[in-house]
Amino acid sequence: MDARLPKTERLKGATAVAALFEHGKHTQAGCLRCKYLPRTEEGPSRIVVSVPKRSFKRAVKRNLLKRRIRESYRRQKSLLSGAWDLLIVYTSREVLPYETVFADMADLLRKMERVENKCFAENHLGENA
RNA sequence: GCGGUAAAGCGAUCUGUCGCGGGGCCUUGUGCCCUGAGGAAAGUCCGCACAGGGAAGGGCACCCGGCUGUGGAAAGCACAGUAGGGAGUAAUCUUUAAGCAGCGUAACAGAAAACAACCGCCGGAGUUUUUCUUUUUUUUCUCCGGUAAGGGUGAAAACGCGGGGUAAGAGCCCACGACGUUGCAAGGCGACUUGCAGCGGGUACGCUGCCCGGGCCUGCAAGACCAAAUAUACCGGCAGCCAAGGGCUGCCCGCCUGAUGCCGGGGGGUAGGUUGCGAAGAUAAAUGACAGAUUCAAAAACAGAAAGCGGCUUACGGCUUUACCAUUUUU
RNA sequence: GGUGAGUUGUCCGAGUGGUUGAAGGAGCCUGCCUCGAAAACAGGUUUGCGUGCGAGCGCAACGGGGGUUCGAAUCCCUCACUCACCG
Repeated sequence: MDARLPKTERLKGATAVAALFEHGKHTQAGCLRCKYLPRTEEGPSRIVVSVPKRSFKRAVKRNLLKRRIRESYRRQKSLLSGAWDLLIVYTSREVLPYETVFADMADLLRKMERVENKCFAENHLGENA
């Protein structure tokens, strides 16, 4: 199992992030909210993590939560098939422990995988008919 | 033993598995090695260096600081000291600060707030009253003069207290004491302190000028370099050469220019990138997750580098060491 | 990251050392007018704590905390929050 998260799997650039905000589909699980788009070029899935300054004034808390989100994504990204651009936003106002974030990430990825497989199947049905 | 004051310091360490930023190595493996947050990285309150602007250097204006010495590139900086005020039983902490000249303010209250006579006190002149009359004394009022001892105020009332003195009074005189200032002597680099002698007598705050020291303005989103796409100043070539308009010229001819399209060159410059940038050094931004051990137990407090450095201020759990103060008990 | 400005009653806001707890406007309440209402006109209106049967009286508060001063919304220091600008 590949559980690494090198720099090539981070989404960068203001234009790319703006496009994700503009056109991305939306889903949610627990304390996490996600916007995603299928990746256009070749390559692995890419991720952006965001913790709002509105919720946490101190940079230490924001960094801690971003690390926890990245870690739980790194450990579970194999749940997701295909190549996507992901924007994950932390919505809770409290600093939740790692186990909670890990569980919510699992829910999020499974939910997303389920919805997208369904869409894929429907598209195929339409083509056949 | 308990409580306090000050100074200095720590801000976990180690092992295993997975993983992240930077650098190096070559056998280019998804490898190996090295390295990777703070005492405040914070607030941005001061200062510097560096960079740009001005052709550049200086002066004035303007701004900031103002007890003394030392350190320092400088600082609303540090250390050590001087003199007042405040807190504390004390150790100790905290706060303020130069000189000269001129000017202004002191609300309300109060007679008066800065060359102080409203009341009062005292003297003189007049008037009036008491008395049979005159003089003296006393009483009332007016005028002139003296006087800062007393007067509900107020933050502040013109050195304090005692004696002498006087018509009444007053540093007017004297003793003691406090304050300012000048000279001399002693101590100290100095601010200043102590002693002796002389002189002086209205407080607080502010503004202006003079004196000494510092300061151009803007800031790493400063600034330097490279540079797509699109539009395009300008230049060249080709096509177009029907022709509007313009110029030589008042008119005609003639000549020059010229709408537009294509190709090439080309400068500034946007996205973006490189640099500025470091023995941490990124560019949506790196230190984490899990398990275990250690100090009685709990790894907990405040908190995350975005250009660098010297300070200040603010936040902070748990401690360690040293010095000192107060108190209690025992010897 | 850097630079600058601000915070006063329910709201907008004036006030730059002294009868200011605070001008003015909006809002709200009462009266007048009307069959009823609006507009106009007149008057009132900060909050909290303490005390009093009550009218009232006392104290505190100009974002929080210190300092200077006889006296601070105003001057100085510090902390918090809000807004704007710089590619």
